[in-house]
Amino acid sequence: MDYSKTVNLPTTDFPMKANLPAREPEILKKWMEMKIYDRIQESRKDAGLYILHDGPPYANGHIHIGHALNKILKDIIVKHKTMSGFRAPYVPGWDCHGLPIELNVTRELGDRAKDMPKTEIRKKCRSFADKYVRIQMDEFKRLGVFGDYENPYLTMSPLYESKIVDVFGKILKGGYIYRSKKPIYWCPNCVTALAEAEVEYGNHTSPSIYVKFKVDPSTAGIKGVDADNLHAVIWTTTPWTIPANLAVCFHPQFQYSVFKFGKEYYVLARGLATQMEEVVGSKIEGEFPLTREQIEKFRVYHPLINRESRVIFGDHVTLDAGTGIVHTAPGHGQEDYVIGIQYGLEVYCPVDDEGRFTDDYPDMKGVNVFDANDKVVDLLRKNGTLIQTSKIEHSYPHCWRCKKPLIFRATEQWFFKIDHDGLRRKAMSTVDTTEWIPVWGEARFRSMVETRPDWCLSRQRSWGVPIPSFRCSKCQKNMMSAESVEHFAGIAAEKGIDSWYTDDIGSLIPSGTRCQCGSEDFIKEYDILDVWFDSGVSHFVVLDSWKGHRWPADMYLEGSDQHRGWFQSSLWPALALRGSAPFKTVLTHGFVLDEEGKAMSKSLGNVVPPELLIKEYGADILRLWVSSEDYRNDLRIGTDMIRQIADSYRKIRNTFKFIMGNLSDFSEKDRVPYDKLSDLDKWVLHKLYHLSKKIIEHYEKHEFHLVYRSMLNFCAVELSSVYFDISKDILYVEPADSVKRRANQTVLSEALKSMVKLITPILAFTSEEIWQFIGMKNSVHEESYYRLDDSYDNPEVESRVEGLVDVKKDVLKAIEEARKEKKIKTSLETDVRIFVSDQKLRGQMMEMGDEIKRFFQVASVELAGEESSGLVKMDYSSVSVMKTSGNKCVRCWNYTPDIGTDPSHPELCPRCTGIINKIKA
RNA sequence: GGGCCUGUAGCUCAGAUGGUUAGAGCGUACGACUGAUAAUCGUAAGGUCGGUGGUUCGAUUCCACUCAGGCCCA
Repeated sequence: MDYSKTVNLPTTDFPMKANLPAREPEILKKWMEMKIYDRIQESRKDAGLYILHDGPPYANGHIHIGHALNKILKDIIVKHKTMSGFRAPYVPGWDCHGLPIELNVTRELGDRAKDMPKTEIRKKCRSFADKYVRIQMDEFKRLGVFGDYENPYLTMSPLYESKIVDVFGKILKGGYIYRSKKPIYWCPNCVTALAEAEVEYGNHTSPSIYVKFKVDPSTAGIKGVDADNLHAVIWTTTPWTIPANLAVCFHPQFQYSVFKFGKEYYVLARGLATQMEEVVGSKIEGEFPLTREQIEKFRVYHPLINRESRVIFGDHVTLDAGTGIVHTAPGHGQEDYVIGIQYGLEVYCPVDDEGRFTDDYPDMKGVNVFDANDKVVDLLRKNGTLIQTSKIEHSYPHCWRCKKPLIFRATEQWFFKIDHDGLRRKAMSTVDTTEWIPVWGEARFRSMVETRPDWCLSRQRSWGVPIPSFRCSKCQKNMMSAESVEHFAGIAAEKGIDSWYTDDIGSLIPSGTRCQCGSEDFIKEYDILDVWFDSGVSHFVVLDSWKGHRWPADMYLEGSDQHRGWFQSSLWPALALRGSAPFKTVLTHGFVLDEEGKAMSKSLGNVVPPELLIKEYGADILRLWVSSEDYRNDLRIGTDMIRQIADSYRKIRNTFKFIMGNLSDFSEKDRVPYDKLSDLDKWVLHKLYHLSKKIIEHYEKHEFHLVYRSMLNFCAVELSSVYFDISKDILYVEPADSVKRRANQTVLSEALKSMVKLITPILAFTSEEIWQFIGMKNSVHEESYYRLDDSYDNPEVESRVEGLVDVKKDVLKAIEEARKEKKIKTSLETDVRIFVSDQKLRGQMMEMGDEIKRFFQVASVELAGEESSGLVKMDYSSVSVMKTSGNKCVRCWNYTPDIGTDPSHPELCPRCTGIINKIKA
């Protein structure tokens, strides 16, 4: 007789092979048809609100793995909050304006771009951005990320654009906006400003000159030094910036001395003095160390122009080259500018748009700066302030378009004043009231806020939101008022932002506007706003105007680069207009690196595109990978790791499959009450109860890698290795409707119901697949976490069972020894003798009777009364094993000495004989 | 060059107010099973806790420096 037909083997069509790349799109389709996002929102319309406000990715190009990480993390939080009973809307956004898109478009257009009107270029930029918004949207959906894709926020939408102008106007009204000079890259040939991204570095030969700045003899006063011949010495490779020199900069910590060269006395950093011997062409004849106080007292004179050059101190001074004293022209260098601002120096720039000297430097008025190099050197030589000149070849910025060398030149820009009205102080205090994850984000953000300079808001570009300012055509003064901006915001809201370019100035400027000089004749200016301002006002736009939202958001979640980026660009406008931060919690994640921990780059060829992983493994594998790593640090990804994640996925999937297979004949009416369960059953429920609690806590603390870990361990150890392995002897062998088996199934059913929901925020697709498979009509994402009964918490059972588990480890080790010696093959054919010294445990084992055989999965267990010979001392007990003399029952596969006692079933053990007879009857 | 962060078995992660043999899962090897089967079960091997120096009776844990890597600035 084939007894395998009498055994309750698991039956399920739930496929072992997930085939996620094919299955996930089907699930997506179903979600789309049922409008899953809307359904969830609708079903929770009265629930507590939790808002994760999306930071907008930039709409050029396909998503990369970092986007996937960011969106999946957000989605896990949103799904967790949803499962916890909250209404957690999620409005995805896109950053649409800005240089990268404009560059893409103008590069595509080539030379045609030059003659094209701004409105045409803007149109092309708009459709470029639009294309990638669509692409990225599909890619995010494919990841299983839920959101209001019908109503995303786009920084280029008419509503959003007019909101930007509106917010800008209010900030202007608050007195935060001012106009000032700032040095930027400038191409004198193209007569245009350039952004860092447009700069190409290439070799260039420049003059290298050492110049003396005379120290006022009355401020010298150093014993042994001829006060009339004392000079501070600087080195530069841009002689043409000497006319714009306003200061000489020392390092606050370096040691400076006066060095005697013949009749001359030079102030130099000590570390560079010997190099100067070669430059000067003679030996140092004496050194006179200087204190900082002495240096501070010096008055130093400009070598060409009759004015003082201020003595200042800055950390940017280095000993790499030169003299340790830096020629400082705030209008022509980034560092010079920054230190100049600190010392209140003018951002002085005597150079015009074409790169020629202006009236400010009459000696060379109209001379191109590159031609001026030689002339400046001549002048210095003539007046005796030049020490040495030579040529140097070095890397120098060039224009990407015309390939000519660039200059750094101060131009008029619009700024956001960070220190107006105590704003920086307010920012510092919001840092305290915001929750930072990880905690060090607070210190990082604080130090950035503490030191950040004013925010330069203007860009000389086409693709963005125009700064609606005017210039008086008579006196050239700027005109922009809260009223004039408000006026334009109204027009923008009604007709779109492009009116700035298309409409006549008469309609754009409020009637009766008059310049201080009395003129009413204005012209439009065409600067646009920094795109960071666009995304920085997203909280005003979305949280104020989207249905069912509120200001501020509960959470901002981005990469740690946004401490300087979006978190700040969002904070400053919020503080200026509302006095508090737009976020309660700021969570940052690290960056995705390759398997060696190196940053991904095209040149290294180590980029892992998400679509490749999705195509090969599926989005759930990607989601599981995200959950498996501690995102607070940088994350790594590579083929080996993904393979490992796929293995873990299979373990989890198979666990579900096993449970479902064994529940095929179980329904709620078959449930067995808790007090009828075995210790082992209760132990699993106890473990499950705590797993559930722990996992929800991990989600709450945003520690998803611990969710992953707990879940995987539970599947592998508590369930697969311990519970399933032991209980197969009941599930398969006992009569289908026996209490023991139903008890087992009751536990499995509880496990299934709770676990599928616990993993839903992470395995968005697979949990849905399981949910549908067990016959549910709705989506698992509309559900809440399953609440396990508090009575499952049973520490007493836990300690009882775990005492046995420990002893079982000993038994398994002993069996393994015997197996190696080829004495036995399987644990089931083993007779075991055990001695445990713990009285309680021994009593417990005795009470178990035959159950203990099942627990240890052996043929027989004999409890020794004392530590006797033949027993081997192990970790928790003393054990001896030997091959049983019994035979194998063909039905239950257990070994017993009494096979075939019933002649009608010669191959069965008494237990199975009884069961067979019962089934037949 | 500066600020911040990271560095524990092949991989992903735990861990300890400094104190006996530093843990888990996965992977690997070997074995078992063939009634979770492109599954399942068992056992084992694997780490001078990035390196050096210091504080200490004692440091992987504290301090300094250093190396490798990351983000942001310059």
